[in-house]
Amino acid sequence: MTRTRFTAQERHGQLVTAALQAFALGGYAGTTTDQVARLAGVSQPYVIRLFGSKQELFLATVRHAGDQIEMKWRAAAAEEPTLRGLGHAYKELLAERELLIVLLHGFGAAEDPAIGEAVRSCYGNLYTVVRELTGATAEEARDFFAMGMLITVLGAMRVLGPDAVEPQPWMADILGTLPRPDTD
Amino acid sequence: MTRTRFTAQERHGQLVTAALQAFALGGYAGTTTDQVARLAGVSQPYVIRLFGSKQELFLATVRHAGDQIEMKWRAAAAEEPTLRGLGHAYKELLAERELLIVLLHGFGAAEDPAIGEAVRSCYGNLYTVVRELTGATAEEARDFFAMGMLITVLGAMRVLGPDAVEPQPWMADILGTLPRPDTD
DNA sequence: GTGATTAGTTATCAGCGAATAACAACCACG
DNA sequence: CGTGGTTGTTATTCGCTGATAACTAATCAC
Repeated sequence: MTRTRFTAQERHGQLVTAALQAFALGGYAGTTTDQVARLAGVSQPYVIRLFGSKQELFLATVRHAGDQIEMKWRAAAAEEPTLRGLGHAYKELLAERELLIVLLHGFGAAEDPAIGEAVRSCYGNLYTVVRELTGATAEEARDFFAMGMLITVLGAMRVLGPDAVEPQPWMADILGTLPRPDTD
Repeated sequence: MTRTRFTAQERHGQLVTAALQAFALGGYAGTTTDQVARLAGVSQPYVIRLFGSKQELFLATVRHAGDQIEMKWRAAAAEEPTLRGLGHAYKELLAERELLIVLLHGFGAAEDPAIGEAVRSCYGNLYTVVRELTGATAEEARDFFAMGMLITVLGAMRVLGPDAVEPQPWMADILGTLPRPDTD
């Protein structure tokens, strides 16, 4: 059985992708490096070898998530450089909830200084990018991010998104007010 | 050395208070029952005895946080039954960040069915209560909670609150738009 | 006071999880 | 072909963590 070998760079990417899935589900402390390893089809010690530590793996994952979101927004702004335009991109982000939820977990783990630093830097960058792309005022940007956080949290709670639970009355109530995610 | 004994009920309360502090810092998976026990000045096995399991302890903590927030809002509404009135109560909630942050951790841990259920029930209750107390429309309530989530997350990130980090330009930018938390 | 109940402890375990060490396969290239 | 660097593995360790068991001590009812 001749194993397919990848370059360290390729594995790095694969592992970050796997880590995104895993950490989005379990959070930083709640996810094991072995889960990530299995998801990527690699042995656990190799994950540690490539990233040095679990924390470094998480940091890489958070940075990756930030970069991905930034990319999506830049792409969206190329078509419609307004908050409304970026809001549409949020649709897709919610469909693959992992990017947003991993950031959410980062916020939760911000007690750890290294993680806190990474997560603030990531969020600050996104804020700056959004304002640059759309020319929004500080108030508008704030509202944009506030709504984004609400949506992210609703997604994490399974009120919103692909694997949402049976909707309760109050959920329908909130969902009804959201910028319709199903129409164009 | 004659130990002071408490009723199980009293210990229960003390432990939930300690758990609130501990879980707010470390999250569900990132906090040990021993940390909670030490914080309450009790042995770790006793915590398990009283609550049955770590998960039950966390659930009790989340429910407690929800109840506390509801109480604060009811008290605030007694003076000014508007969203603005409840917004003022948010000030105090942020000062003792634990209540909000523990809920945030609950959202992150919502993958666990039991925790997800508890956290949705808690959030749904708060939403209903806020609308009842203020007579706000669904849109207004949504905006209120969105802003609340933003503030909570900024608190978790140490952008806002007692132990905030050295402010970066983008932080000052956002903070400047927030309903001034320092004035009346 | 004494027996039963309730509040708490110490001792211990079984399993997990991150990290290390040592080894093995693969590939490039002179 | 063989040698050195790169990609990976398996074996192992050691600290931690939730949970159980068995025991101790304060308090209550009468």
